[in-house]
Amino acid sequence: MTATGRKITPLGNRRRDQILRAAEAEFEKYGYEGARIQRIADLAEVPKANVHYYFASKSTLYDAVLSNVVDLWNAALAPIDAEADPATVLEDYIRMKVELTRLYPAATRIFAQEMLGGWQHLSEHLKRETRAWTEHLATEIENWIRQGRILPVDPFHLIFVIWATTQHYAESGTQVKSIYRKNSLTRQDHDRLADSLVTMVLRVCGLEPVGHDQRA
Amino acid sequence: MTATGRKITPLGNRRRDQILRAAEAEFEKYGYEGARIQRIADLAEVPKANVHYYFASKSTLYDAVLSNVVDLWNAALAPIDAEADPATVLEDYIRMKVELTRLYPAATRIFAQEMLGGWQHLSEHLKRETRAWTEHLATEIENWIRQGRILPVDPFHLIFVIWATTQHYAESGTQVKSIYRKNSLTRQDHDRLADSLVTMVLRVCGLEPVGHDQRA
DNA sequence: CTGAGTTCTGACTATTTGGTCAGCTTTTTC
DNA sequence: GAAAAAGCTGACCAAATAGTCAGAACTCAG
Repeated sequence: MTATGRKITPLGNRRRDQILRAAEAEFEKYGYEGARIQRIADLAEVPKANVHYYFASKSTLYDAVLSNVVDLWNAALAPIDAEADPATVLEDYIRMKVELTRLYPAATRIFAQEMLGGWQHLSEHLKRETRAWTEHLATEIENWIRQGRILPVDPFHLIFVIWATTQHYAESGTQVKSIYRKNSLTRQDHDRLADSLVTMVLRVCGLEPVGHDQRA
Repeated sequence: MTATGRKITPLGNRRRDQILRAAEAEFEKYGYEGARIQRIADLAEVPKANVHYYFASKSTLYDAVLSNVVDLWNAALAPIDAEADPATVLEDYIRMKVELTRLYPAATRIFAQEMLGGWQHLSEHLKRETRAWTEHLATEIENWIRQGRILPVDPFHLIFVIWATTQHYAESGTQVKSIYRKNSLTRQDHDRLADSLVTMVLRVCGLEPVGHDQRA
């Protein structure tokens, strides 16, 4: 163990971020077990010992990266208005998630890996936070069903469909690009993909898109 | 390197399978990088050197495990009848995949991990095979759309929805069980879950279930 | 300028891990 | 039943890796 119990200076903070960004890229590419401190150091262009100066251990570093990710998620996706139209809520939700995915593809991918791995490396605290947020949305969906505002669906299945479709769009960047025969996706491409996802999810609920054309 | 270039006896084959099964469990739980030959040996109740007697290296062993998985998939999901009703094809497809997931949860999970990891450890041969099979189904879906037999959907998105929903049902066994408040799922529970998935996918295509009740 | 605090790092260690191998035992074959 | 082949394994080894640490180098308030 090193680190902690020291004063933080602007310089120190900058280095910390620099290492954190490199770690994010490394963990994205190789997962927790596959990640190598040495590679993180190389990517951040610092000696390996410097990584350990800021982060006591590999797991501390991973924790820091995952915290960032979960914070992003929670901040952007938290509020659900109980009175609002289901179609609008779902559409906003999906578009926000697609936007996050576009902005933070690495973070998104780490999250997905962690989810598939059964949250093996996520701290209890963050695990609880994530679960609470899922159950809140599930309750909301159940209310909609009870009120006959959407067709009956298993709420957890629906949430997973939403999550999976947006996720897929992040994961298979290569595949998606090859379909559209492009090397990078424009803002317009992203919108078109989001349209497709929204349409699919709404159809599952027996809803029509609100005020947009329903390309799929 | 060891192994290869030796005659296979029934005893040898049994031991091989025994190790392969242990490896499957280990790779499921820890992923490729996290898996430990020693733990595989312990689980199979053989000395570590015995593992290397049958499989030259860790990657050889992983290849063997993944081969099994992909073979299962391809064998069960291969044939698509071009003339058949889309709803029937999709429903059969989903139910078969759910059944495979029920029978081989570990295999399924490894496959998912590998997919999310970008097929980093899959041999070129298996990668090609998987891709070919996906594109075949996509072409079929595109034909249905052109003929107006289903609503327009991005074929790859639809395939991923199918894959994701069935997958989710495999992944989150614990969560699903907690919803239904049971410790193990009966055959009937599985059928009900399959019903839910079929209904969701068919709704995406603007189809109704054929000859079943459409619970969701 | 100075000195106290912070940042940095080369060189090191302890441990883990995949893999090897010589020689033993068991099974098969003729 | 004996020679050949296959199966088996304890004891190794080389490489890789996370983590340590003593002390040099830098920063900046006073």
